[in-house]
Amino acid sequence: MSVRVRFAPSPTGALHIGGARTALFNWLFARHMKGKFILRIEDTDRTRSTIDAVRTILHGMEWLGLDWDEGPQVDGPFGPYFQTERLELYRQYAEQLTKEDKAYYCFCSPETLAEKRKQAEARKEAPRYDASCRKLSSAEIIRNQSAASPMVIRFKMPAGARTEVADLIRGKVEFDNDLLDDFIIIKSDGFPTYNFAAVVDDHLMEITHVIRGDDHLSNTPRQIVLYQALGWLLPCFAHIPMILGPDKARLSKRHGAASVVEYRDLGYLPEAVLNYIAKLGWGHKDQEIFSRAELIELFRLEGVGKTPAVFDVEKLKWLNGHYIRSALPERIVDLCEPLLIEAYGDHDVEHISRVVKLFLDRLKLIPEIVPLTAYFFKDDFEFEEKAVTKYLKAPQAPQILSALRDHLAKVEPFKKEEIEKVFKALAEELKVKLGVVIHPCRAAVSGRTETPPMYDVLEVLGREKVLVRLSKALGTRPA
RNA sequence: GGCCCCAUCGUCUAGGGGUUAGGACAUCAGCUUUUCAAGCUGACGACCGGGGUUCGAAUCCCCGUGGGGCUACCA
Repeated sequence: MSVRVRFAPSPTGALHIGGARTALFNWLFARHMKGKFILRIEDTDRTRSTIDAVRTILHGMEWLGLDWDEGPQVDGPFGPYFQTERLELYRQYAEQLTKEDKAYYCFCSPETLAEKRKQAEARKEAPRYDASCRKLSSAEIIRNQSAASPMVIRFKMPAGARTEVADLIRGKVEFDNDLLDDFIIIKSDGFPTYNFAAVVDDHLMEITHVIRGDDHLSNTPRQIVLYQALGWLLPCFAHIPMILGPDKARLSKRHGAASVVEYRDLGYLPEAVLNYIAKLGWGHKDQEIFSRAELIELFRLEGVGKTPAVFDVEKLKWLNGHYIRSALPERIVDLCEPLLIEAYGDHDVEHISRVVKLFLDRLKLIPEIVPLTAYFFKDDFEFEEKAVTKYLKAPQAPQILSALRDHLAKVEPFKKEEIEKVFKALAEELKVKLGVVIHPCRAAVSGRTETPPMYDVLEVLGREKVLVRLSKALGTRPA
């Protein structure tokens, strides 16, 4: 039997890092096993679900390249893939359970429930539903129903038994049913609750492996008793560890970027994010860098750890730098171009391309290109304090700058190889180290103490700008 | 409160009875050089605590402690 897994987000917000990682593990498992990856939207919370959130989740998946075989925009034989379009199914199975006396109507108001819960807590008891509606006679039920009292359907938790979860990552985990109460399966608005809808859909969609966050482990016994009550076979369960913020609390918006797509805007490459989140809780030997194909080939559930992982932006940045360096330069140019145009106005694309390529080695994040390159795009760039005091005001600076200006005015062609000869000849003539002639030049043309290699910078800047800047540093007009 | 999960450098992790406890990010230093990066080399740096089991525990068991989750008409 072929593997079928699903990612089932609830559209109450964007696709965040934790969700993306769950989606990725499911996707990798499906691709590795040559099975199917299903995307199902769990939108049964009518007050919090939005179609906007559905859109951003889909965008996040697409940006990471996690394609689904069945789901929104794709469809498939087990649809629909939005839970709100499957209401009839849930209603039908809830009714079956009611008829078989495995579930019952409950008319307790939320207020009564809240009150009882409060009292239980005051008595330091577990705040469980007291099952008072379990004993309602059919006459009472009919009376309540015709009185149109709000009602829910609760599952009759089988007492006196233990439920065992055979988890692929954690092994056997046991729960005592008596500690679980008669939870609601159909809400008063007619919508199913998570535990019920997930079970019905996972069964109907023939899901073989449920790979999801650790936060669902405690929900699993509730789902298992539901499978048993409905007479269905269990899927395999695999609960993956959570992702934490630096304070060890569950990762959330207050730890920074909430949405995966925000990382794109911050200047991350999707392959860097993918590689990073894959390594959060999973690994293969000492390997750090994984291509998409390697991930698919090497991923297996046995490689997933049990320990929650703290999200480390520094390591993500390092990976991003790595992927920027190994990407096709033109691709990085394309990513930088709009930012540079926004900051410095229109410029020749060829010029932009040459500039960006000088900085490939020192970029960790795409937007860093902007502050790094001001002197290539405008003439009124800032001068660093140190560039002025240490290099431009050095005693021998005027002599060096003016000699450079004279030679660079004549050098032909104005290419780095020829420019290099000028510098070397001058250093030799003055009997000084190369750096002594380069430093003041760097300060004069860029206002900085650090730039890409000098000859490249000069070539890209062009003779005209270079001569003007050298003259300006000398306090004179171009010769 | 009850139940459940988890516990190796600051962070991600390898290691599942005998290891100099390995790798990566970060940090620091050196090399290279024309500055900054990149790259290379090196340094620093960890088995949560206590009891067992054992000739021998990071590793197995128990108890603490700490963190996280569930306990909703949220998923």
